[in-house]
Amino acid sequence: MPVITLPDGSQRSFDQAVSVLDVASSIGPGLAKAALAGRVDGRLVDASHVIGRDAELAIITERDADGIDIIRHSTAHLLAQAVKQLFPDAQVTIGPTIEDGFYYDFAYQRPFTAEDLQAIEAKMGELAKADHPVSRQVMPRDQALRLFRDMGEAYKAELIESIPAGEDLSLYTQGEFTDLCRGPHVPSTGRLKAFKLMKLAGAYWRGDSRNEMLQRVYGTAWRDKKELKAYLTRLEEAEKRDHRKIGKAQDLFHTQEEAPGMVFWHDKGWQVYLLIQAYIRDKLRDNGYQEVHTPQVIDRSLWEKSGHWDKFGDMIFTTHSENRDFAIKPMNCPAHIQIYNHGLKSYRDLPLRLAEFGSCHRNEPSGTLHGLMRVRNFVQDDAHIFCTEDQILPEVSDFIDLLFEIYRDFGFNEVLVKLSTRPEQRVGEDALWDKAERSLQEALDQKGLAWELQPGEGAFYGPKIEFSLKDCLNRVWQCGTIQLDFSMPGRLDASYIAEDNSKQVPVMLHRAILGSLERFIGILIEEYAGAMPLWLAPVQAVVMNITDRQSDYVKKVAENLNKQGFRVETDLRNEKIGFKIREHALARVPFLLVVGDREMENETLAVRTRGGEDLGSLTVEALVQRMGDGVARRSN
RNA sequence: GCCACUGUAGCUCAGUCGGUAGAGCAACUGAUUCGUAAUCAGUAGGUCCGCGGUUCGAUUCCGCGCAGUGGCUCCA
Repeated sequence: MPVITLPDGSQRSFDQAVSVLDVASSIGPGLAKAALAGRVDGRLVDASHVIGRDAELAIITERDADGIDIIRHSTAHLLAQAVKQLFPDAQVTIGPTIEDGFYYDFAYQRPFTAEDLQAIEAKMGELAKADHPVSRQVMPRDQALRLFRDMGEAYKAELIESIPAGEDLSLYTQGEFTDLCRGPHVPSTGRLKAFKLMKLAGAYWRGDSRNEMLQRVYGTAWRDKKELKAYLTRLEEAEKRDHRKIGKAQDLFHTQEEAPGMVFWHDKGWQVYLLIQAYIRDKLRDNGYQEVHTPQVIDRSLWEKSGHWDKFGDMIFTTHSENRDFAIKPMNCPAHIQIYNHGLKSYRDLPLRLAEFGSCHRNEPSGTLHGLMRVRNFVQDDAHIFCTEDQILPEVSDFIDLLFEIYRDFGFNEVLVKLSTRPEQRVGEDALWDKAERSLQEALDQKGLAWELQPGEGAFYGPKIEFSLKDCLNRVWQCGTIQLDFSMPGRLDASYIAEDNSKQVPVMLHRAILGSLERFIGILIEEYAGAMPLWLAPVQAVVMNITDRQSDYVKKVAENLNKQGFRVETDLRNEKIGFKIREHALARVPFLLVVGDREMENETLAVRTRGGEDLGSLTVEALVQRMGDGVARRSN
């Protein structure tokens, strides 16, 4: 006779086994109507799930985070049902939920078209309206395997084959459509009220590029139409932040066909680039790094020795001269080892930190290029730390502190941290990997950081930590990283004389904080929607006149501000002040300084921010104070 | 690299069921000197991504290429 404990601690006892829905009904008809599923002793189950023993139960409605997830998952099934009705030859594969939605992969003889997508969405609407009950059925693996084989669902059969024999599987059926699924699902398709198919894409079966390509349909699903609409509006807003759009609108940079994946930086964009570089340069100096500069074109023999030529030859741009092959450098590390190797090193020289803003080229696959985020020519705030094994932990720890200090200065607080550990194929003793992985983990834990473990995702030469930021569409881009390398120093003959006079190979730490400056600037633009913080704004203020009478005064003020280290322009065009204000506000210039007869007389400026805030009349001194403060505090 | 889509004026886009193209903004010229998000009028501006093919005729249809976009794979 089950006693059911609800989340508020209250208990209800029943004479016999009850379903989640029964419990909900006993609480109230409203809840019964709203119930999508249940969580029994922490496990998600269908609303129809029957509880025979004492248990803790939470009724899941669409208000719960799990509820919306179930809605999305069930919508993926609805999509599959619609596709099977419209295209009976299509085979179903997998259809998980993702952030804000879901997708489903199908195998079909031809790609789906935009028209197909419309038809599928319309069919989904019909099926939802028909309110088909969704029922769960459990059967032994082998029986399920036969069932899907008989249905001609080869992919599902393959999935089932990888499940150990003897296990029971659950199947969900709505109308004539049955799919293998762990569940839970909504009780009936009528519960799916707000969804939209978003896009079509190719996706490899089982995520392996050696496999055939499936048709992936992406969709979004919400509790109701209002939420769906809000989501679509959010997407539109996000697209306005696209760094490619803003880069064009604000005349920051451009790309063109003749140099795919490479950036033509215009004056304003380059200003931002140089400001960031100068900032990092100061930080590196303050933190014990030496800045070096190495050649961009280096003979292939060095890359063969380092191992890059064999492993990453496809990605290396090459050039040829006088019977020699050269690589346009894809990375700085081998060159830094050359500097390290110059002169005998003692343990007293370690840690040795060599930094370089080196221009690197990598021939990235064409399909992966993306604005500033993924390019073929980039500059990292790159550095290599040569140290002893014992110095790994303090170096990693200091690096993490520096990284977060810098991210804070740029206004980034949400940083995703991932630790990648030893892959199957690797170099170095396991004892060394143990020590290295422990050092990285310890450093992260010391900071109290939340981090995600990626087992087996480390590089062959060492484990690494990755620090990622998100763009306007929540896509994740790796920016900072610190990677331990037990391989390259040895391959390139780096050594030091230890305390006991023995010759040792140093450990090398590859590390970058911003990562590629190109990518980082792309993220910055999207984060601020083009309104760069004052200290990074390429133009910090525009002084504009109302009539020609004030021209000379405007020029004088601008010159004065420029002399005091601010980036200030004038706008003396014969245009109405509203027109000028609009233009510079849209260009996201932090301060708009208007000069009319009044200001000229009082030797002041009418100050207004790009956000439309009126700061009244300020003297030049007061404005300098204000702007200086903003720059120093890295605010506006 | 793989799948799909897209490529028209400086920008954003419309258009041609095959007869070599249009709007708004920007630019230029003129008028206006106007106090906080678009002053008015006029002018000029295009190898319709490239190369082939079909056709009397291709920006439009077909093929190949290049680039971009969204995914997938990859990202030392």
